[in-house]
Formats: sequence, structure tokens, C-alpha cells
Amino acid sequence: MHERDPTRNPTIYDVARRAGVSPATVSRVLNGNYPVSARTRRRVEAALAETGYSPNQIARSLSTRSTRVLGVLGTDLTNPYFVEVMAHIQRFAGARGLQLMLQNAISVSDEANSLRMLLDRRVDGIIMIARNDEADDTSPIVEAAKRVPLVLIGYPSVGQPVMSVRAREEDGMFELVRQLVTLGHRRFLFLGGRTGSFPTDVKLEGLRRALAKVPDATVKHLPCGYRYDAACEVLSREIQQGGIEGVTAIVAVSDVVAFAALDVLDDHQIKVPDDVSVTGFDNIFWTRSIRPRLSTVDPNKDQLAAIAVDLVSQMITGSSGPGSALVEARCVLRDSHSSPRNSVQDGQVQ
Amino acid sequence: MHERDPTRNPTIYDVARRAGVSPATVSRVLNGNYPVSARTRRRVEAALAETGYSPNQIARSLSTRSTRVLGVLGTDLTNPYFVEVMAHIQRFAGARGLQLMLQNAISVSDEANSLRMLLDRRVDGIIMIARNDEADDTSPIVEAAKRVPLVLIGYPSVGQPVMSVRAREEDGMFELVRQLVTLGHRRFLFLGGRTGSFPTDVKLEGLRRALAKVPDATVKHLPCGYRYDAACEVLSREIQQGGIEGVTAIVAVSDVVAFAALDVLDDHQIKVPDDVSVTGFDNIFWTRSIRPRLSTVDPNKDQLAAIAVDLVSQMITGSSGPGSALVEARCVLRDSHSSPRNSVQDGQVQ
DNA sequence: ATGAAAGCGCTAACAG
DNA sequence: CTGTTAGCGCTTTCAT
Repeated sequence: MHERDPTRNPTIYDVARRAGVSPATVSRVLNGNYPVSARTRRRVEAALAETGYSPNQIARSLSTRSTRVLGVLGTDLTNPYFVEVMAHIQRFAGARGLQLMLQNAISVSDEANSLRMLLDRRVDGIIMIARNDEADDTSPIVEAAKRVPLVLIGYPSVGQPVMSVRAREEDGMFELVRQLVTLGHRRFLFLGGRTGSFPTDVKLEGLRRALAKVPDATVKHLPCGYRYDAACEVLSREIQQGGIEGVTAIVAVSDVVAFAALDVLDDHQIKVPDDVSVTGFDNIFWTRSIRPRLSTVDPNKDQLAAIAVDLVSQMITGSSGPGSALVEARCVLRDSHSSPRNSVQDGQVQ
Repeated sequence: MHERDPTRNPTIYDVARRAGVSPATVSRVLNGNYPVSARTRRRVEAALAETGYSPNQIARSLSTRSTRVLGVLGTDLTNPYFVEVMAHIQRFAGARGLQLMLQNAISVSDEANSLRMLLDRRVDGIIMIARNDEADDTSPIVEAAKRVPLVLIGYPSVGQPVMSVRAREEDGMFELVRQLVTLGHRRFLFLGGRTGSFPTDVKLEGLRRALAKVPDATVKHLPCGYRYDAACEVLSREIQQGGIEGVTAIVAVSDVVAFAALDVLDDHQIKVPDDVSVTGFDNIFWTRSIRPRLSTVDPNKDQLAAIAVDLVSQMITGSSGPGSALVEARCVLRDSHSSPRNSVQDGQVQ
């Protein structure tokens, strides 16, 4: 019956036969969770080595109903923010023996599909990193969360069964803009994102709060999504149309968008920060290599990841129910902003 | 017997019972690979929807001996080069319905472990992206390749059973250095990597070939691995020790290292490219946002990924055996290099 | 301490 | 076109 096909991986049965024991015993030495006599153990271990046995995790998962894999659902591998968060998740998950299954969802329908795939693969948990577009429909997320431990990074709370972690981005933005106001800025351009999108709205809120008591301050929102190319295009057009006349500070929704702004401004020979100040958001690694070094807000990506992994792990082991957490965001002041200088066009001295 | 635990996912049996058919029939409508009468199909589909059935890929994989997942083994999520290649892999793999299982191996022993994990999970194929350190021991790779379709990106050929794809990095480097020579450069500093490491050696080869017929040219290799921080540190120390006196061109092993160089040079008020030229390698996305814009070599990351995915896919379907492929690397000239100017310290005019 | 046997949820002959 | 049945490779009672 068991005429083994040698092209196939050896199974626990092959090992058992070779060691002259039962498959159950092999399983026991493999998992070390049951007593096995030293003698048999040695024989099994020998057989294990001789056969070059490789435990089939698929079979094990089917039997134990646990895969030890975490689904990570991101939006855009092109954005260093996601990648950096992911790298941290990888680190923390790895420390707990969890593998990562990567999934990328550009659109909201992709998102539902991706979630389904991950559920079908019976991942032990899912971490989602803020999508760019706020779906009107969060129900796929809510449904998924009913079936598997799921935590959201950087989303608004979505409702009861779903855990979430996010940074106090409003506060970070508030601080950043306060700085700009103190330096004398009044005419702001908020660049990127789109209204109705959470990552945008939350920053706009901080911005507006910071300007609430500054009566002569104005803000214009120039939405363009979150991608480099789109940002270049939109800002470029705006500049050509004179749309940034008088603007002294460009506050970008993300570092990626700020990078785009710096590049476009450079193309137009507009000096940063002399002619206009620029700020970013996310504190991605390369902000330090850009010139001028980008002033930005740090959303604490490592903590976000640490907590997210912690929360899913806890839910997996059943030691905790849904909840949510907030971490601090602190602003990082570098060289891409200063007090307004040449930027005042009408001859007034600021 | 089948008193269903409602907390568990519905199985094909639940659906079958509900639809009044056999499990096999449900399987058939699920996979659409066998004829099913329209009538039964409808009833099954209804039952599927009513139960909220989610096909268990684990069970399916066990039965079919195929997971539809690709293991991706990288070295350093911190390096945009890897991430960009990975993003492309993701795209191409996704188009073929393959999921990605991510694995990161810093050290060579990690690498062996990671490979084992992927094999245990019975991935359908593995793509490895060049490790930073050339392991003396490629046997884990060779062994793995015997068990599963495996392709290497950016490795030297490792031997018969292993497929590999890489860019003609020597040629790219050759071209780049020719440019520098034509501009008048003679004193070179090759920054980063370490000898005995393939990604380093292959570039050194191109560099040396380009200088072979330039008798008065000199190259000094300043190894520092591949990471930003290490590069900063090493170059910084070198500058303090006067080690770059007279050097007119710093040729970096990668863009990441070049970024580090630009930052350190800036800290030391050494102007690029006026005082010294700097070049990178990889053409990562943000090279365009750095000032000066980085001159570099493009290793054709998307083609690399496309071919890699193609090759594994072919092996998975059994339509092709081991082999290897080369793609072109072309150099991308931007603003971080020029003819040597202030860099000549001894008063000679170049 | 060890073995026998019944699943885990699905697929794939094989039979009808 | 549909149902029965025997695995896929491992874990886990339940006996012994």
C-alpha cells in the first residue's frame, strides 16, 4: 500500500517505519509535548535525519487549525511609510514565530478580495495598514474581524469588533503648524490626499485647530491623492496658474507628497525654505537625505507596529478582546521651513 | 455525528447537506472543472451564499499538493532596492494568482532557516533576492532548489539545479566609470560593500575594466557593507583622516550608500559635484528627489522581477528546467557628477 | 511510554 | 451528471 514515491517528501509514516515506531510517536518527538523515552527519541531523531524529513505545515495547520501566519494588508508598496511599518511588523511578528503573508490592495474592492484570500488561507490574524481612500463601506473589514483577530493601523475606529491603533496625527500636525504660525506664516497650502479620506481629514483637523485663533490665516486645500506623480502634476499645474502666489507654507499630507513638492518647486526655481516653507508627514527614512532636510511629523511607526502585533497576538491566544490604542506623534523640525521671507510678494515687510 | 460547532467555519459538508447534494458536487461547482447541471449548481450556489462558506485553502492545498504561494526571501526591507524588486514581484505574481510569503534573512544562517520554513510551508516556488553577504556555503540554496522551483535574483550562478536572473551590473558600472574617465576623473574611491560579496565584486570588476587602459587611474576600496548608517560612519572617519584627499569621484556600491555619502559630504561642507563627484547604483525611486540628483545605474528591476516570476511559474507548471537569464543595466546620468574641478588640491589645473 | 484510529476539510478517481 | 470513497500528512484522544 505504502509504496513510497521517492519524489515526494518523506512523511511522518516513512520516518515511523524507519524508526520502527508509530507515527504518533514521531509526532510526539517532533513537538516535544509528550514524554518519549530517550531510547526511542534517539531512534526517531536518527530516522528524521536520515530521511531528510521536512514537517508539512499544511497538514499540521489543517489538523491544528492554526497556521502561524499573519496577513498584512497594505495599500502601496511604493510608499515608504507602508514599507517601514511593515518592516517593523515583520520584526515583531518574527519574534513571535509568525510568518507574514503580504497582500496589497489599491482599491477598496481589492481590499475586500484581499481580505477574503487571507481568510481562505486561514491566517491566524490580520493587520491592515491605513488605506489611502476611505471606503464608504467598512463592512468587509467588520465581517473579517468577526472571523479572525484583526487590527487596523491608522484607521479611524470602525466599530465594535475591530481593534485599531493609530498615532495622534492631529496633535502632531497641530504642533507643526503652531511652529509655522509662530514663525509668521499665515497663508497655507495643504497639499495632497482628498477630503473624506481619513489620513487627510485627520491632518486637516490638526491644521485647522492650530489656525483657529489666528484670524488672518488662510488655508487652501489642493487635493491630489497620495502618490508622487500625481502630486507633481497637480502642484505643477497650480504653480503655472499662479495658484501659490502669496503662499508662504506648503503643508503636505505625507512625506512622499512633500518630496514631490520639493522637486516641483526646484524645477520652478522656487527656493525652499526661502521662498516657501514645506513640511511633510510620516518621517520616512530618507527625509534626512533630501535637501533641505524635511521638517515633518513622526507617527511612531515602530510603536504602531509593536502594539498591532501585540494586539493580534493577544487575540490569537484569546487573552484579550477588541480595543484600541493611541500613540503619540511628535513633530521633527528640520530645514525645509523657516520664517516667511521672499514669499511676501506685495512689498510688505513681514 | 456532524453536530456542527457554529463557531467553526462552514465546510463543504455543511453546504452539501444544505443543498441536498454530495460534497463532491459542491467541490465541483466551486472549482468549475466538472460539468454540473444548472439546477444543482443554482442550489449549491444558494447554499454557498447562505452559509457564508469560505473555502479552506489549507485543506485544499493538502489535497492538491499546491499552495499557490511564492516565498520571497530578501535581505533587508530597509533597502529600497529590495522593496522595489519585491513590489514588482508582487505585481507579476499577483497576475498569476500567486500570493507572496515574505521572509527576511539578514545573516546566512537566517537564510537557511528561512528556506526551511518556506519549504515546510510547501510554497510552490521561491524567489531569493541577492543577499548582501556572499555565503561561502550555497548548499542550503542548492538543496532547496532540488525540492522546489527556486530562482535567484542578482546572485552569481550557483550551479546546476538553480535558476538565476541578474542584470549586467559589470557593464552598467563600466559605462558609468567610462563617463567619469572621459570627464577627467582619475582618483576613485569605491565606497561600500565588501570584497568576497558578489554585489560588490561584480561592480568592482566593471570599475576595474573601465580603468584598465587608464594608466594614471587609481582606485581605493573603502568597504562598509551596504547599510546607510555604516556607510556614514566609515566615510566620515575616512574624511577626518584625510583619506579622500585628491579623490575626485566616489563610486558607491549602491544608491543607499551613495545617499549616505551625499549626507556625510554635506555635513563636511564638501560640495557635490563641484568638490567631488558621487555615483550610486540601483536607481531607486528617490534618487530623483535627492539634490544633486544622483547619477546611477539602473539594474532593470522590473524585468528582473518579471523574468524571475516567469521562470518559477514555468517550473511550477513543469514547462521548463533550470536556466538563467541576463538583463541589461543602463547608466542614468544626472547631476551628482561632473568633471573634476575644485577637487584637485595641488594647484594643477585639470 | 507507546500504538490504533478518528478526524481536520478538501479533491479525485471510480462507479454508476 | 452525481455520489461514494479513499486519501493528502499530521495531531490527538483513547486505550494499553
